[in-house]
Amino acid sequence: MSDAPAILHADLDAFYASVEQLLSPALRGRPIAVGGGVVLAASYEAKAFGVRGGMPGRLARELCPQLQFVPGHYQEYQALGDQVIDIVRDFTPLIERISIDEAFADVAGSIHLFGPPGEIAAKIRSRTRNEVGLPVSVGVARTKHLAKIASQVAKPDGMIVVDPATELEFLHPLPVDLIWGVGPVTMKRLHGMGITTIGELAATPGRSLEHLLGRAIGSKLEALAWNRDLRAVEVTHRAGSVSAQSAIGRQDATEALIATTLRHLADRVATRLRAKNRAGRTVTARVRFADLRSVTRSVTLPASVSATSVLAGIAADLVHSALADHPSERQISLLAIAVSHLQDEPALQLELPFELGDDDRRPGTESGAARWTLDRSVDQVRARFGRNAVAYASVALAGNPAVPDDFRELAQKD
DNA sequence: TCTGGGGTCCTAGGACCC
DNA sequence: TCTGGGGTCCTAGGACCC
Repeated sequence: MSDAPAILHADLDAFYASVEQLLSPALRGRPIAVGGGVVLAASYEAKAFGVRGGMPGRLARELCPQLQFVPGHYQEYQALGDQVIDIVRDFTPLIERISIDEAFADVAGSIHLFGPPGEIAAKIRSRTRNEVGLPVSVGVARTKHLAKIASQVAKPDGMIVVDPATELEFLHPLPVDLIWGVGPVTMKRLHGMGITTIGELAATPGRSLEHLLGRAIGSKLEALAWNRDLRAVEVTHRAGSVSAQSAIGRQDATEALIATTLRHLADRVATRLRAKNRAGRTVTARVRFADLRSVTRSVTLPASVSATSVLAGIAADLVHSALADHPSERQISLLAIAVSHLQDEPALQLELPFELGDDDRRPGTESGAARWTLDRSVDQVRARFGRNAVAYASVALAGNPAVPDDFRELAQKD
């Protein structure tokens, strides 16, 4: 037997802020923001004043003088997000987690056990409210894209089930920027063509969309506007790249600043690669100048890298190359390192962390294998005693980053 | 609104090969 | 010496997502 397609999209409302209000009843019903220098998340009460995630704290305070900033409880976010996913998992194993607070679930095969999709969605919502204490919005539809749009329309704390017989009646009156993949630039272009609703988008010939927006985006938007995108829920997902970046205000591009920052970034990226038993062949460095324009330089190597010092050295070469191409830029505001073209790299030497190779004892030489082994031993010490148990000397002195490391961890997609 | 951090996908030109 | 066409990889930039 084959059940009719039924995709569910669950999306926790103002997630970080809702967790803070859950943990501290005094914050409930009040405009709050997680973060300080920058707003990481805003409660609905704060959003009513125009406060948004990513907004500078100073601006948020201007918009909402009574806004209360709270420090984040990052471990709680991860644990509570996982709890909600586990509730969804009670209804189906076919789950695609998009981020810490959002997931698709294919519930077509669950209907004979748990009832129609609308009932499943209602149960997920009530259990999340009762067992976890958080509001979650849910959309249900025949396709992923429509389910996601439905959950956005249902927010806050609501649910929408889109009947397959009337899905275009639901979809077409909605604004185009609700479509996944339509951001500020594309929306402006569409508005320039007189297209403001998804229905108007659907009525536009695919040829003209492809002409204006490019082949891929044009044909994708046409498919989405007619709800013809039938991609399945993808349960397993492997990252294609690992990256880290650091905004540093506006500073002179000194050798010391570059070396220290890249060391820190390479340490973050390489540690995560090794933790996944992965390594990558392509290294990309990004430099953002004082005026926020940025350039990238990349190199694809014959062999993959996951050793911290090797990565830091390659990134330094790339950054210097980028700076050499822009000699008039004296100041930089951000550095980033990314590693892509990832391959599996089994941790063969994991059990022998302190048996460094002979070449390590010879003065002046440090082989890639020896560096890798050294990195692995640092990883192990950190696993037992915490991240800060081992730090590179120059990095340890670098001072407090604008964004807590715990928050960075959450931004990763694993 | 002058802007944090980790990702994905697409485009376009050039090098190189058959 | 001049020339067609297709495929793949690499690099740089940009839009977008959470």
